[in-house]
Amino acid sequence: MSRTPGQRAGLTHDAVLAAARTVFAERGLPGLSMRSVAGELGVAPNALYSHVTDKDALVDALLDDLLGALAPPAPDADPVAGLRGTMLATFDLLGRHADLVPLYLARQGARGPHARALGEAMVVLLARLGVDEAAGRVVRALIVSTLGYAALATADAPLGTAELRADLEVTLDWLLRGAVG
Amino acid sequence: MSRTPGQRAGLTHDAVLAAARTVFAERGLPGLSMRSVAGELGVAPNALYSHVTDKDALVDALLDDLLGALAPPAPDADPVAGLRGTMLATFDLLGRHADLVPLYLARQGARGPHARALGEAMVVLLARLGVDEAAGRVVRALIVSTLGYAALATADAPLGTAELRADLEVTLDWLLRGAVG
DNA sequence: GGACGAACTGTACACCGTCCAGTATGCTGG
DNA sequence: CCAGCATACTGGACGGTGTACAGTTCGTCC
Repeated sequence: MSRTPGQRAGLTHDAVLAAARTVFAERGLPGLSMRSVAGELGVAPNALYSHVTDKDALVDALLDDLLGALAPPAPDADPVAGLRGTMLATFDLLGRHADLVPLYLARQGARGPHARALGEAMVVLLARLGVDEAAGRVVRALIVSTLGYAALATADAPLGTAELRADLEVTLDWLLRGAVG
Repeated sequence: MSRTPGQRAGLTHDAVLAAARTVFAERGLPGLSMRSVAGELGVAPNALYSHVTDKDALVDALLDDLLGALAPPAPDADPVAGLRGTMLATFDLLGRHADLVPLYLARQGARGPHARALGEAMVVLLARLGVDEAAGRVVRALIVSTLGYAALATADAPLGTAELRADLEVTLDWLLRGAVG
C-alpha cells in the first residue's frame, strides 16, 4: 500500500481490480472512485489509467469478477434443480452486493468470462430438458427475473428479502414449467 | 425562462418537475443536473431546494410522472389481454426513455400516484381471474419481467428491442398461465 | 406599516472522472 | 557497460457534480 517514493508500484490490471474489490467491500458503490482505488494502492489517481481504460471498464471487470463466486451447475445434475439452484444462488449473491444490481441490469447482466460460463452451463441443462432452439430465450427469462427480484430486494421495500426470494422461487417454477411443458 | 433580476421566479414543485422533464427530454439523463434544471428555469441552482428536497426526490417525481402517459387498463376489459397490454405498453414506454430504466429497478418500480394506480388496476383484473391472495405476487412477477426486459433492451445488446419484446410476450404468457392455471 | 417567513442569490466546499506534461524507472540492443 | 526507449507513474489542472451556508429581497398578514 505504501512505497518509498521513486519506486515503481508494479501495478497490474488484476491488482487494480483487487483494490477495487476491497474498496467496494469496505465502502460500497458510492465510495468506489478512481481516487479511492488509487489511494488503496498508494498511487496517484491517474496511475490507474495505465492499466484500466475507464472507470466503466473497471466496474465491468468488478461485476464479472463477483460472478466468479458462483459455481456453475454440474452438467449431469438434475436439470431443473440445477437451474433453480443457480438462479437462487445468484439471487443470494446479489443480495450481498446490493449496490451492484442496478449496474448488472444496465449492462444486461454483465458480459465477461464468468458470466458466459454460467450461461453456457445453463444451456447445457436446458438441452437435457429438450429445450434447444428456445434455450437462449429461457436463459434470458430466468436471468431477468432473478436480477429483477434482486433489484427489488435491494431497495427498502414493503417486502423483505425472504418474501422476494419466495416469490422468485414461484416465478422460476412458472417459467420452467412454461418453457418445458 | 429569464426574468429581470430582483423579481421572483415564482417556482413551484410542478414547475421544477416540468423543467426536469424538458431537460431530460432534450439532453438525457447525463444532462439532467440540478444546474441544468435551474438553468432551464433561469434560476440559481440552489433555488430548486426550496421546492424539492433532493435530486433523488426530483428524479423520483420524474419517474412517476412519466408513468402518467400510461392509461390503466379498464376494469371490465378482458383480464388477460388487459394485463398483457399494460405490460407491453409499459415496455414500449420505457424503451422510449432508456436512461431511466435502471433507476426504476433501483427504486423497485417507482412509488407514486401513477404507479399505484396502475398496480391497483392490475389487481382488479387479476381478481376477475380468480387470483386474489396471490395477486401482489403476480403483479410483482409481471412488473419484474417487464422492467427487466426493458433494461436489457436499453443496453446495446446482441439482441434488438423487437426480439426482446417478443421474449417478453412469451414470458408474460408463461407467468399468467402459471399464476392462473 | 412593521414584522415574519419564504424564495431566491452568491459563494463556497468537497468531491468526481480524466487529460496533459513531465519524470523516473526497468528492459533491451549494441 | 552503456545508450535508448517504452512504459509506469506523479503533479497539477480542468470542468463538472450535489449541496450547505449566509445574506438579501419580496409577498403577505396583523
